[in-house]
Amino acid sequence: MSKVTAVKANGRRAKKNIIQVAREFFSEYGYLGASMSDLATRLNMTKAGLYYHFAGKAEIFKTVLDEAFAELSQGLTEAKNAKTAQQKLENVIKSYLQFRAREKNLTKVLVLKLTPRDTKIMDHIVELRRQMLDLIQPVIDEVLTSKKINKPVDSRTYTLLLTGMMDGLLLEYSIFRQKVEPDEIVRTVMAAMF
Amino acid sequence: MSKVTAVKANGRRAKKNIIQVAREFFSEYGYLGASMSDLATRLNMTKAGLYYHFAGKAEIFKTVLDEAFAELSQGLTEAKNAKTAQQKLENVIKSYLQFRAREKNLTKVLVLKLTPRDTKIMDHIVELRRQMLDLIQPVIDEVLTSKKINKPVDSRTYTLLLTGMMDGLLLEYSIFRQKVEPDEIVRTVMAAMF
DNA sequence: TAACTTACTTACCGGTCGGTAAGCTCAAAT
DNA sequence: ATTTGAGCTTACCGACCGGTAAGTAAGTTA
Repeated sequence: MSKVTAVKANGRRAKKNIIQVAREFFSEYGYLGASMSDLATRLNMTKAGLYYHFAGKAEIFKTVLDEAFAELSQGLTEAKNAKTAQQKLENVIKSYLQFRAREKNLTKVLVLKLTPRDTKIMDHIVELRRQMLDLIQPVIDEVLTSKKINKPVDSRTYTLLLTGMMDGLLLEYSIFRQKVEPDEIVRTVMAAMF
Repeated sequence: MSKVTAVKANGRRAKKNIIQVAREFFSEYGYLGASMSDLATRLNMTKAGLYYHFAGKAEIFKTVLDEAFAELSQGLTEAKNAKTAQQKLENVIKSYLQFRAREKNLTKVLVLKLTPRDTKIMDHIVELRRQMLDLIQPVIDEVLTSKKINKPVDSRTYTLLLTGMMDGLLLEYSIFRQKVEPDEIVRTVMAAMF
């Protein structure tokens, strides 16, 4: 019987490849929904092979998470290069929406019961989320002062409202299987909130 | 060895009790996060005992879901008894917030990979959610026309924005472990959106 | 008192999970 | 030509999942 001899990958490439596929997989199914054996199958290897490259599921997930959030941070930072405050905000919203639409279920671990070991992951997500809000808030601030909008809501809460709104909207879209069009949502959100 | 002889419960009472405890349990951990044996333990009985009263996990969950949504519907309908359009909306928002704050993870099945059998549950949740939106939308409509707000956003989208905003806000609150105060959130949301 | 029903418990099933130990293969270094 | 070690695979482990068959104790009826 002929054996299927998989092409042996270079170490770094293999790791990179695992992270790339894992990212799509976790984004689609969430942390608990994505199993190690399914991930291995997607990579045309066995589960044990994954454990050669990574210490465990949590490590793979953390790597994916850090990579994804680094990209989001970069996107948000670049968005701030626009001229007007309003333009900055629109770019920020668009950047955030694109990120969330792509990495749908990456941070949805929070919803679930976790084993004590996995609560570390939750803490990590909370921290990343906090950093993200810190990046967005100044832009909100700038728009509110430049537009002289005087609402009885502080800018941190306003940031929470904005991100919450976008997350909620994306959830609704995914529930009702509607296609997400960032440009349209940006207009909608801006019209409703500013 | 002395055996612990549990007090035998009356049939209807037992069922009611199961649903009540299951509701808290599912709300806390979500559908997949709440296991049958854990539920049984909470009820001081064994897993098999549950299967005497219900055909399976999905049936218990569906019963819980229908009961919870029936209460929400009633709350939303009662909210519409207020005099002004604005008052109606505030009541609707408050009613929705209280429901979501209490039944945190009841509808969070959506996020997860489900076995083909369990997709029925998802469809059921989607349908209940649609009904809920249908209850809220007319109130939004009334406020928008009464306040003569002319935003380039149709009222269905506006409803999605509102519920999304509230869901997102509640998520943020739960992440950062802040206490939810409906009255305050109502003011915040109204100020931001209307 | 005997027969029957209700409301369970005990003990198991097959399946999936994350994780691991030990062995195999093949390319590069010696 | 031989050795070495990176990069896997095979075969397993214990824990937990939803679900079930069979037995049993207590209450109800005849």
